[in-house]
Amino acid sequence: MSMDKPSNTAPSNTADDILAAARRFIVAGGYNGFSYADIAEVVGIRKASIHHHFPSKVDLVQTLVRRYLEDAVTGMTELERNVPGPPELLRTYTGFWAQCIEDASRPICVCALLASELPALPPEVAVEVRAYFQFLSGWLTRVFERGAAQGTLTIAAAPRAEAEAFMATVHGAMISARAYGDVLTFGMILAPTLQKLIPATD
Amino acid sequence: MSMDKPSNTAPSNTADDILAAARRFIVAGGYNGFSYADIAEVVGIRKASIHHHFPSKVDLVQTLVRRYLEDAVTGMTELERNVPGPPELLRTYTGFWAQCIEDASRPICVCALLASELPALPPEVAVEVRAYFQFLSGWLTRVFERGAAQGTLTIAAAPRAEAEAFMATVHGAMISARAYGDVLTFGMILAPTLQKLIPATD
DNA sequence: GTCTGCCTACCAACTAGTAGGTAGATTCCT
DNA sequence: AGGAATCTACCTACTAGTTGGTAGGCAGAC
Repeated sequence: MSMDKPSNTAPSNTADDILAAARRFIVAGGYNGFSYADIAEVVGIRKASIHHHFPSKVDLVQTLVRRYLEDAVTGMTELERNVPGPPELLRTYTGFWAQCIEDASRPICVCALLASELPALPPEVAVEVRAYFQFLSGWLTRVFERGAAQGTLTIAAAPRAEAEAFMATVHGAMISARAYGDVLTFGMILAPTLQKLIPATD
Repeated sequence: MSMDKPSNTAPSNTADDILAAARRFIVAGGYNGFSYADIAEVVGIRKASIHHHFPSKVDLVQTLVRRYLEDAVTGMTELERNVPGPPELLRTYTGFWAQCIEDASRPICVCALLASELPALPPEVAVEVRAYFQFLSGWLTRVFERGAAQGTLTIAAAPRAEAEAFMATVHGAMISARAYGDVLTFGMILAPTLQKLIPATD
């Protein structure tokens, strides 16, 4: 098989393979839940070679979270271009995670997990996690502001508070789905939450 | 100062000291975020002596979570005896956690944190975490059922779904408070959530 | 000919856990 | 009551394996 061009979805770049493996491990057990040896084994490389790409574990996780945020920024921007209505934005966002949880590809948000063990994280990683929360909260706040102004979302409190509550529910639902080991729990939790926010249209 | 009798709140029992230290460490960084050496240092005991009380780390965390659940069961039972109204029960429950987060004594629920890293936990611990979620979800479901029947809680979906959503919001709010490093975030999130559930009385 | 990407071979520190001993309190037997 | 056996709670000293990280070499590409 030719290697002329790498697949446009799964990169054959080793650094990206390391990042992908690290993400899977972090999603499973957090910052202290994996080692360079674990990554080396799944990537098919020697432990020392990881240090060539990421000098330290802090470097690795820092760039991982930074890229995670970048992907979220571009993803949300693109989402807003394709799906402009606030109710549809919220539905698409939660639907994305429902899908991730159901097919077990990304059963929880990397930053939600890292935030839960934030005091034990290296400060360089902690600051990136905080940046993710600030971005997501800001994005959701703008969605709620727009929805409230248009009357397409029914909110009782300030957009900022509603956005924070919504984000908290999504993150908590990921944890509950994990605790119960039931992929449908996430959808069960988000359904009434969305229903309260979106005025009846049927 | 006399040491004639130990304080009736803080037991001088070594096993309990170990459990208390372990809880603080787990709350900070999860199951893999601490070692026997860490506990030994803060308890003022040698590392090997911990094995006398808890043969393995699994034993330690297992009894820790089991006792955590027991305390929750008795706490909720007592709460229901003193505070019978569903709205007040929810307010007291969230108020308890708001207090814990503000005084930094228990900045997050042990089981919410452990659930987030559930796939990496020893199965003996995972089963205890699941039991906690099942109890809390069951208790909240009964509160919502009663509130709906009395008309003291305004719920749109099934009591079970509302209870799960409420629990998820509480757990997510703990994580957000941690991410922002702001103790008031928890209260900001729970205020609109409670407001939607509790009919206006003013 | 130097740069990239990977290797082998290390290292010191740390991990949970074990072996075996000791001082003091408790219990059991006569 | 007094001695023996046992139990509790801790200790020192150790183990095998793992942790993140380093030093230095080597093959191939630009």
